[in-house]
Amino acid sequence: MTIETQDCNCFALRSAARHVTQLYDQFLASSGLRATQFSILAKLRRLGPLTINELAKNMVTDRTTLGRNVQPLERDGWIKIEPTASDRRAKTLHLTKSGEQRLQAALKAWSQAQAKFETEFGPKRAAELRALLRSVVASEFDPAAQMPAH
Amino acid sequence: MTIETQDCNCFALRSAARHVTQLYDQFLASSGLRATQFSILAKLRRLGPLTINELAKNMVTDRTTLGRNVQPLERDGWIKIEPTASDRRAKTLHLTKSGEQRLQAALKAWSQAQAKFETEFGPKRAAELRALLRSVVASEFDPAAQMPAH
DNA sequence: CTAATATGGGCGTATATACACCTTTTTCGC
DNA sequence: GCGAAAAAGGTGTATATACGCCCATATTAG
Repeated sequence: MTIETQDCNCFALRSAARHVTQLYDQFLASSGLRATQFSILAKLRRLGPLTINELAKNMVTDRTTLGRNVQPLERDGWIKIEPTASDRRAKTLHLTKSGEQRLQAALKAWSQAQAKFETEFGPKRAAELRALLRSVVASEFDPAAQMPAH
Repeated sequence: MTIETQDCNCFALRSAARHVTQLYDQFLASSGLRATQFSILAKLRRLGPLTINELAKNMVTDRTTLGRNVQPLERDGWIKIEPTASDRRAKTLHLTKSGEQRLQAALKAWSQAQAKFETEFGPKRAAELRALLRSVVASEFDPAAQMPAH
């Protein structure tokens, strides 16, 4: 049984995230994108236009957080936020041509950061870590939810 | 070789940290502490009074970030920030009696969050994960540093 | 069809995070 | 001892994060 705060899973995750974010942000700095912004653009390129809710779920982010993360990207012209035809409540996020170019440029920097991490940490352990983290994200912690998929 | 942004170690860490932080924050909510604040108080109790720089290093946080994280804790009386006798530049963070009591109360909530995580994720995998994360934090990503400990 | 409910988003507020730049104090080389 | 370099912190600025509360629109129960 874990009862020591040194074994806090939350702190372990947060501190590691801070450490690694600094690595990636250092490499990304020259591209003018932060790690979060890079992730948003990459998701949009990969998945196509998405609503705020859809992208928020995909990024494991609160809806309101994503709504705010998206603002500097729109301001700088990397994405366009447009009303959705089928649902007047929804807004759809589109990657712009500028955004695509910016993402393309940032990909080099990202690759370098990724390579640095893999070199220092070991590719095998990195893959192991990512698998565990994906499983963490898939874990259902909601005290209410107990239902299997219906 | 990892070249797909889906395999971004940084995103994997950040999204997992968000997910798990929400779990812990939900349990901690009734105690009036956030996950970060809980960590700070727990570190101070465990390690005794520390300067801002010392605690920042220990928490893998930027010095200026910790300086700001500490302000609500001082405002609410959980910690005291005092000049250091031996070095007039430094400030030492002390856990107050109130802070100790608040931490004590929050420990119950933290234990529940920790237990929930271990139950859902598995204690063995949780320990594995923490070991990997500790190793991540210990990794030296600084492009300049190449020296072994002198 | 209408009333209740659910869903998509925004805003106010508060904390979390870190970089660049600045001041003060200490330490170190000589 | 003195001047340069290093170290401890603070401030300004910008983004990241999420909760509570609100409004508009869509869906569903009857």
